[in-house]
Amino acid sequence: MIELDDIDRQILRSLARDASQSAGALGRTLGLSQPATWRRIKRLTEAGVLRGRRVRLDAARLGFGVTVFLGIKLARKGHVNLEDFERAVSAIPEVQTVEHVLGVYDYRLRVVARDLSDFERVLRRRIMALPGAGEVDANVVLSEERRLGPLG
Amino acid sequence: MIELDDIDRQILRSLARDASQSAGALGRTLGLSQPATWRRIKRLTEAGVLRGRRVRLDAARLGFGVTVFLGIKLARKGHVNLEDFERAVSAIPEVQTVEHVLGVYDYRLRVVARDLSDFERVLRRRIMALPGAGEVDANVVLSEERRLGPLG
DNA sequence: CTTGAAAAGAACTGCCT
DNA sequence: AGGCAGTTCTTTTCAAG
Repeated sequence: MIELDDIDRQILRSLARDASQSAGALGRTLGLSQPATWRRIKRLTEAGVLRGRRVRLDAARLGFGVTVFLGIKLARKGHVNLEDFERAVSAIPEVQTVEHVLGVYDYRLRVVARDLSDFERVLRRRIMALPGAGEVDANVVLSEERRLGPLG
Repeated sequence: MIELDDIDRQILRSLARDASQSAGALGRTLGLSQPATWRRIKRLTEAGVLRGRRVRLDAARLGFGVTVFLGIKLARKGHVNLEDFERAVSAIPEVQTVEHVLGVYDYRLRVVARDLSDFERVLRRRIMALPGAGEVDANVVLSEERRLGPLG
């Protein structure tokens, strides 16, 4: 783990909100010069704390109006190959995230679909057909608020 | 909704993977010139499909080794003010996402903590103290794979 | 759509406190 | 560590085909 001071934390916070700002502009808000800010960002990147920049896509504007959280219990526990299951899940294009979890369910999936009938197709023909899939629980997302976590 | 052609989709896919690449470099991989690529990115941004750039932070390297998914049922449904609940949830720094969902649970939270005993503190003193919080279900994340969704 | 070019700005480097 | 000055590269905006 890397040692972070207060300024590093402010940089991470700010970049988590908006990574399109320049090192110079960011530094100005912190009372730091452009090279000093840039060197800190480079150090945080090399330490692995900053892991790449990504654009956020608006799923709704792309025609994917439905987001669903699925909890999946594996059937015949102990006889199911987790790698097989994960490989099969990853091959479903509508799946955005796959999380192996501990608790009532074994996996949590975030799935997007164009609408509810499209989701039904994904659920019946893709999810239920997964090797080892047992009980499935679904939560349709009504609204979502993304925060930044303990650093935000 | 905006009309997207194949090249637009490739641009979105590529930027969702890595937003740090320049318009020129991206265009080269697609057989497009720098200005053409840049105009498409601008158009996608103005259409609201591209919603800002963000850095990904490595929670583990920042000292947050535990990620937990919570499902929360509201007690005394109908008597609970959703806005009050959401405001209180958003004030908990360890909460990364708040999703209002339809299904067995009313809300799904993604929570990070330094370790399990830190998570217990958050659960007991923060989550259980939420106004209207009833039954709580927890899934500790073992491993996570983020995909890009139907466009990736 | 393309190429070419120009101006502005951001990224990066080396040196100095 | 930080700042300053300079170089290189990208971004952004043209004009013209």
